[in-house]
Amino acid sequence: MLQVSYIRENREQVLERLAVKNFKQPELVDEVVKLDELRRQTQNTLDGISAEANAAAKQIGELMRTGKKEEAEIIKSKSNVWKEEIKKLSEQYAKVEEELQQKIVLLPNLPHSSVPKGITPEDNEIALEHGKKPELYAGALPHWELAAKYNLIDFELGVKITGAGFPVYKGKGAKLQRALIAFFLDEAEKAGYDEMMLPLVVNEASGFGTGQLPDKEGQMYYIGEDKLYLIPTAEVPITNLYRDVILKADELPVKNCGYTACFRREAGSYGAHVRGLNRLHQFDKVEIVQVVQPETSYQVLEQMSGHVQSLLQKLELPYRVLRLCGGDMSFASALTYDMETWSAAQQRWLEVSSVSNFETFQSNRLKLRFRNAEGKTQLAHTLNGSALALPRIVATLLENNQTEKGIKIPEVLVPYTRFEWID
RNA sequence: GGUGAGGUGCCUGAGAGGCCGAAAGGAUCAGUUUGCUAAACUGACGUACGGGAAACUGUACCGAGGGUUCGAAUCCCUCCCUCACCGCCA
Repeated sequence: MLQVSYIRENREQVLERLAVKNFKQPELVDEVVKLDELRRQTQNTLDGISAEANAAAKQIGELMRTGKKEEAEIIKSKSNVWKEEIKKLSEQYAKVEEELQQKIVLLPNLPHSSVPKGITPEDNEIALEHGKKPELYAGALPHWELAAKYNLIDFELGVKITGAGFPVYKGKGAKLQRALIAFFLDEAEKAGYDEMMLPLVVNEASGFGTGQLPDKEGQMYYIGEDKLYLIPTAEVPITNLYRDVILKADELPVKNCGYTACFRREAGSYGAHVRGLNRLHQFDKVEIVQVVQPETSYQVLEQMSGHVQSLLQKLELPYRVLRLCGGDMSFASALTYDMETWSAAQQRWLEVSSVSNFETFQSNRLKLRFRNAEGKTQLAHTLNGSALALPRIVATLLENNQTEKGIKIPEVLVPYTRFEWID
């Protein structure tokens, strides 16, 4: 959520930045400014009248105590006028504020100045490419066929017990999942992230805090009986740990990581390009989150991007880093890097991580502040990234490392899998 | 699921219609003192939104929402949450 005071003082710049994000309702900005103006006016009059009424009430108390009943009655008779006025104005104020709130949550975050203009994924900027795309032997298979051939993943069994998009991992397939999770967590810990194990369901307030609600409820599984949502990412519970919190300056940066299963409804997205592990309703992911001082957030973003890249390098996967264009960025982000690995058998890039700086967009909703050098409260910056999401990593690993005699496990993973080959 | 207790500031906890944005203690920060540490003493110490160049100042907030009243943390209603015990259970 953008800050009203910022919009009010930087109207032109806000409009210009929103255009980069290809935002379709720029008129909302002026509506917000107008509502804010009305809000402040209303508060001004309301406060004034309340002040008078408060003073009068105090005076009545004083008069009653000193036994001057008649004088008290005189003032009392007047206070009915204030009472009605106050009621009317408070209702008006509440209404204006609600309208303002409804409008302002529709405004996406402003993109950073380095965000390329553009609308579709084709407009994303390739920041760098690393590693060599492997040449596969003639009989190479896509991962869903490898998964069946080596009995690693059973999609049909998942359909039977739950539905499409809920795979069952078996044998070495299951162990590979566990190995990757442990590897990712260990690497995050080495990079200074404190590990958390978190609830997989969250309440409405948490959904609002990170921006899934209102509006995107269709993407989350909802447990109506208890009014709880299954998390689409660990970002939600981790970031919400700091909802309504004022941190001390020396507590920053906060660095947390956590493994969770993630649940996404992905309503309406079926087809060839989402075959196998390419898109699931339930998947595993290790997430990294940082809460930092505003001046440092872009430096931290690079550092987080570096961490994700180091994981891909250690896994010996060819990858590229995209700087997302305005149109392809998420609602809440100011700058996002996507990491994609090259899937040799599918001959396409697969998104395996997304690292974003949200600046104050989330913290404003969360009321996540810190006490700055002047002792004043100030909104912190939040960042997060996948480090990493498993399914497409598994897909790429299986496909890229396949040989005639089986699938070779990358060296760094062997201590975790305790096998070198899937054969 | 049943029964009971309770939600007050960073924490513990008092307050039971006006003197309450809220005692006291702890924590924290600043200062004084002692050779260091520790202790003692003194002071500061909620948040948000307005107004103001600033000093400062107005309003709101004691789980949430409504009501009674000139006046509500305090009385009434509704809801939410937490804890304890019982039942069930990994």
